[in-house]
Amino acid sequence: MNTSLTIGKLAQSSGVNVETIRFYERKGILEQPKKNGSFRHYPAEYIDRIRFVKRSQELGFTLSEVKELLELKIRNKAKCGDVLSKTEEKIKEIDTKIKDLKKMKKSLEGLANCCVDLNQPLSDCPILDCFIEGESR
Amino acid sequence: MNTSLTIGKLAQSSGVNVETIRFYERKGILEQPKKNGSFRHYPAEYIDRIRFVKRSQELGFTLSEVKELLELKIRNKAKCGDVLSKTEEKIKEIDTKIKDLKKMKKSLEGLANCCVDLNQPLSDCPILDCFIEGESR
DNA sequence: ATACACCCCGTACCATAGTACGGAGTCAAT
DNA sequence: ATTGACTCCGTACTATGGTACGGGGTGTAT
Repeated sequence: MNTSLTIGKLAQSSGVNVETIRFYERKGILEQPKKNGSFRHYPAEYIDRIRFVKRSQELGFTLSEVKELLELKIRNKAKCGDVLSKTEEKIKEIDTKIKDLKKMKKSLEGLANCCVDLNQPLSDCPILDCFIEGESR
Repeated sequence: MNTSLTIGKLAQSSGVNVETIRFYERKGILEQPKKNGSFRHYPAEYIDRIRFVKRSQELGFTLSEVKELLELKIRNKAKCGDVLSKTEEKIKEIDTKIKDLKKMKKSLEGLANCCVDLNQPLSDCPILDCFIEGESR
């Protein structure tokens, strides 16, 4: 008897919900496995596939991007460089996000520095003036 | 006749869809303006408000966070210090986001560095191996 | 006064990423 | 042979952030 997992065991082993696995199957992210009668039976490598999905998500890939990566991985038609360029694309996106957040942080810090008197009523709050100036840039 | 905008003009001026403005109103992100009969009439400063929303979103703030920020700005019941602490809270959140993104970036760069030969067939692609190593952490 | 553009509202729909539910079928042990 | 746990499936629901639609009202210009 070769090791194969029911959906429940697979879910448990890979740390996701049963429904999530069915969801991934519907989305084409996991291909449907052989069935014994009406029950799905997964080879053990599906555990790594699901972890791959989760890990990729942690790295900022969307499910459809993960799907692409898995397709590259499973179907052997792509070159390594294809994976690399996808990865570099993501790095660029992250850089942009970091840059934007730093800009926002600076704005907010500028705002915070406007404050000279904590107990000032808000109607006289200089922070708000800074905010409005910041807006119409 | 004071300058006031219909929803269509406001949408056009601020670069969003009319439906988006109505959506923001439903969500409490924009307060409903005075109506002339049954038509909304917006003072010009709503243009800046919407731009503020859009800018904040670009920087990774959710709409409910944006709502908080706008509430600081618009509602006059808080003290200046309250505004300051909200602002500092946001700065901390931004720092966390930046930290997480940097972590993500590092992982991806580690991944990218696995690649030694762009034309390697994918069966030998070390990036994907790195993915999998990352998985079983 | 009639056309045409714009506005009203509620509701439905889109994508993303799942989670929950309910009725039916199945499997394994007692 | 019956219970209990597990699985099946489709569908509905969550949250986020909108977009689209349709039937009706309004406002202005000719």
